Order: sequence, then structure tokens, then C-alpha cells
Amino acid sequence: MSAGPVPDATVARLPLYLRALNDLTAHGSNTVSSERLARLAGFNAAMVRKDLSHLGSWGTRGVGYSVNHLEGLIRHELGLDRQRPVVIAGGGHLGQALCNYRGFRDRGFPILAVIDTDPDKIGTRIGDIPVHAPDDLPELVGDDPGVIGVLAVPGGVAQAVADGMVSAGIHALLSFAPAVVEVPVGISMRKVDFALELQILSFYAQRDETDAGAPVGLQLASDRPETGS
Amino acid sequence: MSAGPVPDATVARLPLYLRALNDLTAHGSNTVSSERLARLAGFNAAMVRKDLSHLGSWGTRGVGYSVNHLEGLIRHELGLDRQRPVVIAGGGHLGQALCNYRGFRDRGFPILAVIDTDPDKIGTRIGDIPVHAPDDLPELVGDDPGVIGVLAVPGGVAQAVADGMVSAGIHALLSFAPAVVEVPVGISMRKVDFALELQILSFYAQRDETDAGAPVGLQLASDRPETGS
DNA sequence: TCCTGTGAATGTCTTCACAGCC
DNA sequence: GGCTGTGAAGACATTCACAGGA
Repeated sequence: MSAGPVPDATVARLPLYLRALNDLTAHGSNTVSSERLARLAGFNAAMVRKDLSHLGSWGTRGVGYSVNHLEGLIRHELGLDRQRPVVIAGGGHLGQALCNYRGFRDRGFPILAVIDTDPDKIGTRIGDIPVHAPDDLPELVGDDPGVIGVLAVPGGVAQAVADGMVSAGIHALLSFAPAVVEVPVGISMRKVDFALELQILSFYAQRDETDAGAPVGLQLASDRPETGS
Repeated sequence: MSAGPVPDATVARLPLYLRALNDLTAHGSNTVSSERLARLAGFNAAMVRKDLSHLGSWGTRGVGYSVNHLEGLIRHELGLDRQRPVVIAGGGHLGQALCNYRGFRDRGFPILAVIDTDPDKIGTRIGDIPVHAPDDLPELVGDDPGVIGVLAVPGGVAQAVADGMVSAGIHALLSFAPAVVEVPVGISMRKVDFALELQILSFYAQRDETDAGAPVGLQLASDRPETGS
């Protein structure tokens, strides 16, 4: 029952456990062993047990974990008891794709608005999401500290847009911009860069080509692309 | 001049160094110190030096690294000397956004085709990318082991689509599907899941809310969202 | 017997601190 | 003096192995 702080590596895996638990619920399972959960989420049993022990010891020896209870526990830990509205900066192709992606709303992240500077777009809708001018941002965010900002803008303006979001009261940012973005202490940010992912893949693809036929390594470290089990 | 294998963590940072070096070239800088490169890429100087030492010792003490040379070195290490064609599975909103994203082609990843099962889409173009039927996949890939596959399909069909890509001869996959996808040994895969990123952000947002006003932690581990310096 | 919870061992990554070269 | 290259130390993460409860 270690109630200490949850390690970052564990936090990054909790959403994957949650996804597996959703599937189990849909399948009608009531309990799940660390072994089974590990297979469903793509890890190994010892890690599942260690991770879950950080949330408190709630499994039953000889049986496993209660799917329902575990799901609630993880949702609570991740702060998913409440909805977290999302504001997307950038109404380009990516912003449009995100607006039309149901996975956000379905998982408790309703999209509040798109912010764009293009006068032709302001006042229109993308999917059913309204497009607003940057000036509307503070009003949209209000004093809700739970709003998450998404940067779907070109790298060149990413820093400026991030600054605007932070001054509007946003405390958490997800950036798709291919640029280094700095945020003040106390603001959380995660980055996703498509081209960067391809470059990393390129490295391992090249390595495997030159290794052609050679025995394949077994590592499965965090930033390495997975290689089949 | 440690010529040992490059650690995975280092590989994941090389693209960021590369981006910084591109900026430096544009600015006309000929040399760069580990200190400066660290600031530009968002790390610290010791890590930059350690990372670069894995590529061989090519800096000049008292001066720094040659921007040009370092750029070539990293490009070579990442296998970016050659172009790597990309095939996108899924012509939905995300697939469309990726087709219209210039960052792929600009960085050496020309998009060869989109694969979709919708008869209305097959034969048309998204941006200037042709849409093909799944059956065309083997022909598109040919015997080029350098093609990268992108999964922009719903989670439910991701595994089947991945299997199809692998049997068509693709050895590297980037998956945007919110699902666990298994690939055979020797195939590299990286995953990006938008909703998962929001869930992780939610955790830290919640933590910071309850900490309101408390001293902010200083960690900057790999999977934690960055918090400003 | 089955499965969890956890200390100990192992492996990996990051930071420190300084020797050595320009 | 300035900066790189690197062993050593420290922090962190994962896996092992087994005690102990259901």
C-alpha cells in the first residue's frame, strides 16, 4: 500500500491499463489478474503489480483485481472524474482532424472551441466546434483551471500562441508544433511531433536493414519502438 | 569516441538536436557549444555531450562542434541520407491532415499513397496523394525495405491493417490507433495516442490544482510533461 | 494452488565533476 | 580560459523471486 508519489513512468501507463479495463468491462469480466491485464496492455505482470501498488493495494490474492474498482481507481488517479474541456489553437488540417476526432469527447475531453486568426474562419464551425478569435480566449477559459490547450499551429508561432494560452489561464498544454516551446513553472506540457517519430523509426529501420538476418535484440525500453514479442 | 550502440534515449533526442542545428545553419552559425545546443534543444549541456559522444568524438575543445559536420553526422546516424517513402493507412480526417502536412515531405518522408477501403475514395486524391485499395499495397511497397507505414485507422481494425502492411513488406510502423497492436520480431513500431496524452496531462493538471501554491517539483523525466524552467 | 505485494537485484538514464586539449 | 570527453556517482525504472494471504 505504498501511498508515495506515483512515478512518472507509471502515470504514462495508467491510460493503457484504463483502455484494457474498458475492454474487459465490455467483455463482461469482473476480475482480472496482473498476468491478463499485462497481456492486454502490452506489459509484463510484475510491472502491472508494481504500478497498481502505487495506487494502494486493492487486489485479492489468489483471485486478481476487481475490474470495476480498478477502473474507478485509475480514473480518479488520472483526474478523470471531471470533464476537462479542450481548446484547440489552429484551425488548419490538424485542428480540423482533431475537431472531428470523437476520441476526445468520448474520453471526457469535450472540445470547447478552436482559436484561429483567419477572419474567414472566425464565426464558422469545424464539425460542430465553433471557431473563435484569439481575443475570446480568456472568456472561453474563464476561471476554470482544468482547461487543456492544444497547439495545432506552425512551429514559428507556437511559442507566441502558447504564451497567449498561458496568460489566458490555461495550465496544461499539448503541443503538436515542431518547435521548442517554453512554459512557466507550474504549467504542464507534453509534445507530439509527427516528423520526429518518423526520424526515430528511420534509425531503427536502418539498423535492422544492416543487421539483415542477424539475431534481433530483445530490448523494449521506453523510447525504443516496440519490436514484436 | 565510444562507438558502442547508441542508447534508445539518445536516439529519441537526435531529431531534436537536428532541428536545432537546422535553425543554427539558417542563422549562419558555424560552430555551437554543448551549452548553446542544449538550450536550443531543451536539455542540459552534459547530456548533449554524452549523447554526441556516442556518435564519435568530433567536437573541438575550447571551441565547440561544427554545425555542418554535426548535422551530417546525425542525419547519417538516423538514416536520413536516403528518402523514406511513407504509406498512410486510412483516408479519414487524420489521414487527410497527414497528407496535407508538409513537414513529412520536407524532412525526407515523401508520402507515396493513402490506403483506404472506401470505393468512393479509391482512385481519388487527398491533397496530391493518390488513394489506393489495400490490394495495391504490395505493389506500392515493392521490395523497398525502407518504406514506413502509418496507421491512421480506428482502433478496431488497427491490428488487421498492421498485419496487412507487414505482409506487404513494411518493416516500420507509426500507429495513431488507440489500440494495442502487436507486430512480429524485427518490425519496429512507435505509437502516438492523442487521448492518452490528454489523460496524462490530466493527471499533472489535477496534481498541480491540489498543490495550489505549493512549491513546484523540479523533475523533468522523460515521460513527465515539461514544466517551465 | 493461485495470485498479489514487495524487498532485492539488475539494468538504464542522467548528472556531476574534472582531466585533457585547443 | 573555454569547452569537450568521460569515469564515477546518483537517480530512476524494470525485472526477479518469494513470502504470505485468499
